[in-house]
Amino acid sequence: MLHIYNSLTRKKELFKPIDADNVRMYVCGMTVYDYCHIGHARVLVVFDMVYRYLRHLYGGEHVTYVRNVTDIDDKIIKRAQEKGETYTDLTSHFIAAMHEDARALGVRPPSGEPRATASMEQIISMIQILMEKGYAYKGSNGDVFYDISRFSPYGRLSGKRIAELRSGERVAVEEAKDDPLDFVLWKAAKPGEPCWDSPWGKGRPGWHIECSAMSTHCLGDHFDIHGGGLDLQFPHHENEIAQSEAATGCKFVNYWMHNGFVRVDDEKMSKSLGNFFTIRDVLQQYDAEVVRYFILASHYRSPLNYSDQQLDNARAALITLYTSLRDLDLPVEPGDVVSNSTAQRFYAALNDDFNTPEAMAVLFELAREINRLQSGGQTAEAVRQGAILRQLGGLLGLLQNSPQRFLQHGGVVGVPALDDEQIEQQIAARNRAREAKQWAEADRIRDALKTKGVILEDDAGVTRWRRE
RNA sequence: GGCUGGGUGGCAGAGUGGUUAUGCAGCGGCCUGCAAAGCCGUCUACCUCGGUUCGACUCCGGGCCCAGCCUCCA
Repeated sequence: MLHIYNSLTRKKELFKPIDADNVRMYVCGMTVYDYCHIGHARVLVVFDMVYRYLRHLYGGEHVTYVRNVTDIDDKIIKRAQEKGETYTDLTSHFIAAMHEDARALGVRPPSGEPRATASMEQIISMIQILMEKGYAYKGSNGDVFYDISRFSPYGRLSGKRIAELRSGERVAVEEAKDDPLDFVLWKAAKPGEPCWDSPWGKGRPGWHIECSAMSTHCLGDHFDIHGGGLDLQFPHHENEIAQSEAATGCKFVNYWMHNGFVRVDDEKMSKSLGNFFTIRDVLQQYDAEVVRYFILASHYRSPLNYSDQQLDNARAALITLYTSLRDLDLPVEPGDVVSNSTAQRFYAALNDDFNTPEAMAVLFELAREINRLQSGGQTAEAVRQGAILRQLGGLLGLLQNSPQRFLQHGGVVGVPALDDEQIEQQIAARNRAREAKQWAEADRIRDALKTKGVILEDDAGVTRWRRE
């Protein structure tokens, strides 16, 4: 029984889908004006894990996952101007880069990936409804605003009261608004800016409205899960609720999920602080699976501290898991869903608000069991447990590489000092020395390989190698 | 200032009213020509002060400290 921590109620709640034949989840994706950083990687990987687990629970055909792309906003326009290119050139470049990064991290493509610029009809129509129902007004500057005073539950998601928000006002007040807390639905175009026709003149959508329009258009007025980074809880998601529920007249979302931040030196990683690492930078240094492991090794709502030490630790952990699998002749296809008491504990961990760290602990117990079975000669049982380990790992998007590939190549930066053939030659030379009991020579070769980052393991007449 | 969330062993990171998290690192043993890997064993914990309780790291209250939101941000 899956329980999810619902940001709206601040409690773990039993997950009951509206329609078990079509479980629906929407996640706020990227604004594509730059390369994705590790914070974005966390959203991608965390909700990919959620998506995989929902598919496991309800069946792949019964889960719809929509993750949008914001491809028009102030920052995009500004960046395009700075770079002297059209905003569409800018966004298509970064959308492609985002897809590359996501693929590298083993993130399954979502069922739908709507873009703001391709959703103008739905956006304008929703604003129109809000105007007709009296939730929106046109300000003196030509922008259309949402009137938050008309929506009484405003602030519920973020736990804020309107009076407190007013007293905490830190931004220069926009005079065109009736109330400083009102937010823009449609932004009138300035000369030279990209724009679309609307009943309120040429302009572009405010940021929040696109998610209301796209999510309800793709998933219906009322759907199950809405996710995103913690920083979107307010105002973005608060505003989405206000817009959507005012427009549709029904409840918007049942479960709100927010992932915690990535930090660097105990400070939030963000574009505005400039302390971010892009995914592609990190992938120069670490295997993508290591990055994925690192992300899932912390609970999704906890802060995640980025450091080389953490990544090194993740890599060591994966080496342990892959080592247990390396001599097993596992079926290529996972086959039927297998289960034993260990697997049940893995599922129990994920059922508890996606507790991936605890689920991973179960993977290590499986690995140890496999190693025991192997050394006890119980190969068939070891293979069976190995299949379970890989299958459970797959729910987290891990352990799907060949163990040999990971152990020998997962984590090598750039061109290795020795290629595979050179290593094999050295091993052959060393084994000749070993047969002749020339231990000094054998050890010399092994030490020489070690300085080149190659570790040898003699086992049962076979010498194996891996890169450290 | 208001509102959230958090303070766990050398590091990372879960969890629980009384019994081993887990990974990395350390130590001892087995295995090995020696290693490595693996297995077995093992040392370092639960911010502070009160309260509830037979018993609290776990529940309640005060304090201290940290992070986040209140402004674009995943």
